Amino acid sequence: MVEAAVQVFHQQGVEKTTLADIARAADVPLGNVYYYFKTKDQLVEAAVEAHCDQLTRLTARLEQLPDPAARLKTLIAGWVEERETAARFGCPFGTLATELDKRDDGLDLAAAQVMRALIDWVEGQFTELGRPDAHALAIELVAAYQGMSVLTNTLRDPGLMAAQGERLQAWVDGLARP
Amino acid sequence: MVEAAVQVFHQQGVEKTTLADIARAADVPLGNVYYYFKTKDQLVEAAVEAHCDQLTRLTARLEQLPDPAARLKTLIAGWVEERETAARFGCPFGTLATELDKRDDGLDLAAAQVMRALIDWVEGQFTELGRPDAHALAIELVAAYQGMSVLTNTLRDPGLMAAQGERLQAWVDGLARP
DNA sequence: GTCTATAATCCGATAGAC
DNA sequence: GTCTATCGGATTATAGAC
Repeated sequence: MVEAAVQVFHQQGVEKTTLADIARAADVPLGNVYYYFKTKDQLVEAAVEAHCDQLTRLTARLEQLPDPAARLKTLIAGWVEERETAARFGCPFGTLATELDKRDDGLDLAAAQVMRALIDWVEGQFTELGRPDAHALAIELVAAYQGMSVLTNTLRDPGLMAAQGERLQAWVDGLARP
Repeated sequence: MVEAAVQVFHQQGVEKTTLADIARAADVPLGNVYYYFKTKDQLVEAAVEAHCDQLTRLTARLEQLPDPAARLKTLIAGWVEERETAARFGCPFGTLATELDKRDDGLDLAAAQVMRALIDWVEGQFTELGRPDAHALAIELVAAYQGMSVLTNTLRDPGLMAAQGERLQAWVDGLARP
């Protein structure tokens, strides 16, 4: 059910999505939603936590690669793979975070934590590569991803993300072998 | 009234904003809104056009600078100046475009046009600088702005935009004097 | 726990007085 | 043109049968 919520929130946006939409997507009756989540806000919170868990699983998988540069390039490759979805609905987490920043609930703070977790992980990779400016590079990489997601989405052009992804991978290569 | 709509849409998001909100912000009674705009969609459309007009005025002002590199750096400086607003509500146009991409109205196409107009103008500056890769550079610059807007907003950190702005200005300098 | 029916509220849109 | 009052529909949330 949380999985359905994450997907529908991504496709329609939190504000536009009704609990009936989620109930239909999860194939359960409406009343059932309220048995597990007392309010819509709690469902949104669960969705944010789901994104957090997914990030944890993703980084754990990437950690198995021996080379930090390879990890970053695989991360970028994963973004590019989702370019069709990004062209239609934007970055699953970025668009959610953007929307939460315009809501009154305190969930924007939770979103900030997840975003920071991604940045921190990327920063760790750059640090392993011996870069003293690891933090700034991490901001640059994540911002580049969020930015190309916005443009890919607005212009409805998955090719844009493919091109920018290649550029970023070359950029990581250049930083790894100076 | 359109001005009030643009501001409230930016601060609260289109979906969350009620026509009563806009009426209050513009200090007119609710019924009055419907006299000038038959539907909420028409008001959103007017807001997009307002963003388009503002972009036209901005680029016209920048054109008065003799040097393309100076124009781009002034553009970036303008973004950085608005960093406090960006930290609170994100890029005024980027967040709107992101939201329109999740709506059924056809206004996402209008938003795409405005975004493309910005990219085209930036591309023109890089072309004047003699860069054969002007288009890719324009995408890179606008994406960087949108990305740092998302991060500045999500992390509520205007300093992030200031730091990235400086980086982008140095980047433009480097491209102008190779 | 699962599901239906419905209450309570909010919002887009309209009617019509001035 | 300006403003008030209100309708109709949608949506969050609840009550209560099974």
